[in-house]
Amino acid sequence: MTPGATAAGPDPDDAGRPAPSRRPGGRSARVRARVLDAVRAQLVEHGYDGLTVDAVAARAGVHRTTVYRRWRDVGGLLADVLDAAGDDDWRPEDTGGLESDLVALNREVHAALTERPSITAALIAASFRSTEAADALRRFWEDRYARCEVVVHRAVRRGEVPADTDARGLLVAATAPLYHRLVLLRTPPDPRLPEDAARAAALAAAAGAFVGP
Amino acid sequence: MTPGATAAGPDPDDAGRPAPSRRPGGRSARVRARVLDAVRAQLVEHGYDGLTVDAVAARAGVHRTTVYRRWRDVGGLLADVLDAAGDDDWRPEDTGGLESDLVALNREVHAALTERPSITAALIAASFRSTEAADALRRFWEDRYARCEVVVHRAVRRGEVPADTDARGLLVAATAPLYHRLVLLRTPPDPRLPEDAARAAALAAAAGAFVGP
DNA sequence: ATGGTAAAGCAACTGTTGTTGCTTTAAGGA
DNA sequence: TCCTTAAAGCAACAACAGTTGCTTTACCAT
Repeated sequence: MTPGATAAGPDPDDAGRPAPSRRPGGRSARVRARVLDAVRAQLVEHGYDGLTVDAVAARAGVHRTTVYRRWRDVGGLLADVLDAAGDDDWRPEDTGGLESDLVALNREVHAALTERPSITAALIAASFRSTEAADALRRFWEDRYARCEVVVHRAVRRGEVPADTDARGLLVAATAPLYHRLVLLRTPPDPRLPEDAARAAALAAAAGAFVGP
Repeated sequence: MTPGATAAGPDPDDAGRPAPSRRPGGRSARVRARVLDAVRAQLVEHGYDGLTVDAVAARAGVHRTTVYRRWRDVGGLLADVLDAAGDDDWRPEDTGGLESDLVALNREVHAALTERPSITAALIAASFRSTEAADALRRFWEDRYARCEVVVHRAVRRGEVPADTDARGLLVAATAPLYHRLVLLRTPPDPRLPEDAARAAALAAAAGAFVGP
């Protein structure tokens, strides 16, 4: 549910992540893999401020101009990392109940946003500097929220919420407080935040808060 | 409820905003007023990307070094703007009901986040580049949410929600979806978003979602 | 094997951002 | 009115981000 998680899905153009010796694909694919690795590593070690094109190029053992030409700037690099992160087989956990499903979801989000340093937080920050990164992040989240809608469909099937519940609205209501507090408000992390937000959203949904007017 | 609103409160050190001819205070106060004016104007006209120290200095008719020395960087400038914006007498509207109070609140937030260009959005973006701006924004929001708690107290008094309702939790739940959708997810603005989010939060609160475990 | 082509490497240049030592200005108190 | 002092102005500099024209490399298909 978060772009920080290391993707491992197959990508014909890309090359997995840490292959012992030989990577498939031509020189371009090798360079791309090395550069994206460097971006992630640099981000983890020095945060967003330490993420310059020069640093990434040096770390990847690649020339500056190569990076400038293929990715244009830091935002382009992060957009590529983001797109690569979306190529996985992530699915929301099925715990058997709406509230607990949402709690599981929120725990993932909470963990991704509170780890130090947080790749997720760095990518969000980057989305404010680069429209490319912003677009990539929007695509990523669109995809993730779409995958999460099954959680609501299951709840409908179980009769926990009305049949015409707006899945997206419910999911956003459940997760938004985490992002708001941790990313925007920057309040100290509260370990029971995931549970609280999930419970409130589940209660509101059961009360019919997410059906049309 | 948003830093974009032009502050008009008194500040002994500062000088209001648009005084016809003569401003009180010495040269420093005059320079500060001119520079902060320039920041706001530049932000409105050219967005965050056009907000460079040089542009602000030129616009304010002040030397680059003066700005660098007093504010250090763009983040410092915005932090000062933010602090000045907090010095007003804003209070949440009293509409007579919890849900409608929250709707009124959300309409303000929605308007501030969707206007083009949005000073609020620019300040949020800036908070990711500068810890100074981030701190100022946190202070600003802490203050605003504190002022909003009266909305919940009134609802408690009316018996709309349980007495031990967590005011902050409810307020965050009501407003977070707006910030999440408009700032982070960047979904196209939906005019009924304020109502929907307010309704969901009010329903959840009435169902006791924001009382301790 | 070998030649065409796309991508990587290289070096030199431009423009912006931020810094520093010093000079000048003006507000405010004696 | 003059003198002190803090802050603004100035110019020159350093560091760095990003660009461009050209050369070299290596993948791949013939």
